[in-house]
Amino acid sequence: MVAWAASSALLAGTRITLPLVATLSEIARQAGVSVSVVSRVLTGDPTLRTRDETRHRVLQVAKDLNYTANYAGRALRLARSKALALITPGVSSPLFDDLLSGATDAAEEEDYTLLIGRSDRITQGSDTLRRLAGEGRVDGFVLQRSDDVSDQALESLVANDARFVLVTSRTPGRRGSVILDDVSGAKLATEHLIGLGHTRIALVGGLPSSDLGRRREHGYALALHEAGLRRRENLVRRLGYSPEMATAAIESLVGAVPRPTGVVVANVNGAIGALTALRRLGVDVPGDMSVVAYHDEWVADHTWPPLTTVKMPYYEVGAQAVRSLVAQLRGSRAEDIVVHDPPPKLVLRSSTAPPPSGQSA
Amino acid sequence: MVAWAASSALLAGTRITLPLVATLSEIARQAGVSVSVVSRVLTGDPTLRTRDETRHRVLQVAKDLNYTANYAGRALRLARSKALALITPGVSSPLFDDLLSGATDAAEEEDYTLLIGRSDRITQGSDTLRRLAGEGRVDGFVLQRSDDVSDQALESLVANDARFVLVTSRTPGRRGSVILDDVSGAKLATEHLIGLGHTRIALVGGLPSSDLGRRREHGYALALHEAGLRRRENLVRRLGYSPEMATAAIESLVGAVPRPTGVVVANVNGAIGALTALRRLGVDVPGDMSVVAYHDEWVADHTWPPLTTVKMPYYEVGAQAVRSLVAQLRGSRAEDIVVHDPPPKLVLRSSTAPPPSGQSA
DNA sequence: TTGAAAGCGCTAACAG
DNA sequence: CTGTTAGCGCTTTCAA
Repeated sequence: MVAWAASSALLAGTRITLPLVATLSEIARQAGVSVSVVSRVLTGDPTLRTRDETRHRVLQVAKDLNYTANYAGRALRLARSKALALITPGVSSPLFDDLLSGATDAAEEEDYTLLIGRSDRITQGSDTLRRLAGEGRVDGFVLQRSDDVSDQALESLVANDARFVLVTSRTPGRRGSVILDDVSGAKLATEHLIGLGHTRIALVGGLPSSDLGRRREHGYALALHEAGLRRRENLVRRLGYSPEMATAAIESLVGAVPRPTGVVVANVNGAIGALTALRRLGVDVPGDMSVVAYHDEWVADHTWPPLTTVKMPYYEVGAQAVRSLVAQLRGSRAEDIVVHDPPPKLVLRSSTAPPPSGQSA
Repeated sequence: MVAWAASSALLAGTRITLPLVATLSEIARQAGVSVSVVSRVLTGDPTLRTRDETRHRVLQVAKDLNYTANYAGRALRLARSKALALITPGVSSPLFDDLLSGATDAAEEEDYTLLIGRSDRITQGSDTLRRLAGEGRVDGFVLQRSDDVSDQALESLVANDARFVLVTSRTPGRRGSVILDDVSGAKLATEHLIGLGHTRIALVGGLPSSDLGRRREHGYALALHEAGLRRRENLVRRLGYSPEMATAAIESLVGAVPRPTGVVVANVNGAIGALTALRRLGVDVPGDMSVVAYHDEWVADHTWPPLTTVKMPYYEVGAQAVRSLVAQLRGSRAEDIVVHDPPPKLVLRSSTAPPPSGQSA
């Protein structure tokens, strides 16, 4: 508080003032010691042998002046910023909120500052990433690719650069990622429908170019296989995760013969679009068709009908990602991590039910 | 690309490599000039008189080495980071997405880097803001208060500190804010219902402690007044903006006698909760009751029925806020700005209709 | 147990 | 037209 009081006289005409900041040398002066002692006391240098008396004096003065280390000075000296950036295609999803919380908490533990950037700005505006890093503003990146960037594009960006950890998606040629257990999650969603007696189960999936979409599709196929059900290619759509894409997928799916009685949508937002499309087409949910979504978020409680979902551990993905990144920056070998804990969890609401009578296997 | 090639030999055992960065003096060496010339060429110093030939040589070398200025050095020298932080209660809303886009674009224009922070982390975790600024990581803040922090708490945090601009909300004792034209927006929403013939119109508002809630309520009252309609206190609820609060508000509103035929909800998320509550109570929307929401977002297309909303210029608020902040940092007097352009816009969907027959005025 | 000093990369005042 | 130099705040080696 004290250090933030200000010299408002300098800014006549403005009631608004600017802050004062304490420096090491100011502390040194007031404590009657040298800057190097102050530095070592404040950074807790274990090799420092000092009288308790001086140590306390330094700490006291620092506290009185409300000292915070200037990061430009420190970063310049140490050649690292102690900041990380989380780059994401879209910030505006509750899913991202979880990821962000995990990343923020882990960053705090590791004593890093976390910035957030958006990948739409980044792939467009050429080299924002390189600028951020080149400027030394951040030491590394947690990168959530958007679904429409190709593996090649991603790899050329990320290369074999230790400062990147990929999140939710990975790319064949490169280590350093943390992802969800997509196959278990999608399998759980599919098994839920199977358990209700459905046999003709459709999949509204992501783009086939994405590893993430492929894993979810694999979970779906696995569940069908283990239940001894036939996987029909004409019940699978791979258009992407947006509500609009799901709408299109549903429209074509409703015309399939025989019509599916249940559909797993590989993303909540898509499922919301699916619900809208089905309502418009006069298909009752869950009477005529059951819908289960991969991912959970609060709107699922407010759709009509409320959406049954599979909740995935996004928080942990965020946390693991920054821990993994920090480890990489320290020189550890890059890892590819799948988050299994907590496991996918079915959140039962009202969009799923047994198939219409006479339609079960 | 070249400068990012790396000395992978240093990291035996790891395929992943670290980058190399060019410095001014390296450029100077290769171009055969002094660092100061390089610096002045690259920063575009207008007072610099130099031969075109040397200028081009410098630029060429800089390009070859893929030079980006190290911000630690620059920040240390200039005593400012050229970074701004946008602090928000919740990142996971499409509304915030717009605000963020505006802020990002404006920051880019002003040549600032924009960080995002979350205010829940901040009010809890004591002095994250002060740390960010004290460390010199950012020069200023765009601060979106959460609805539950009091004016006093806010003022004590922000004091008369030129490095803050408040956004969407303001506080009596302090200049430096940019807000929406809440009264026009809420008025427009209310007028829409009036135009349809409604006379008993309820308001599901925000907390009465917030200036923002009061402005929206004022717009509502104004519309009623201008239409010569009585404003009934028993049709106003002030619980907050979450779906849960709106649900509670709706439940008590449905019991009011005479029951309102229309309701304006001062926030989309609340309106989504309201729709759910009305459905559960067996009140048909819009047959028995019309619902119009303040703010627009994509889910409004996917609720049942699709939600009529008033779209507000959030992008511009974000953009104005950073421009205003940058001006303040340059020493301009703090301003209080209301964004009038573009004006609030009614987005007609299906949650509003004339009141049930015989219920009109 | 403490201090002096160098240097991280940059800008800007001043000197040639 | 271009170079020299000081110094921003910090950490760290070396010397005392």
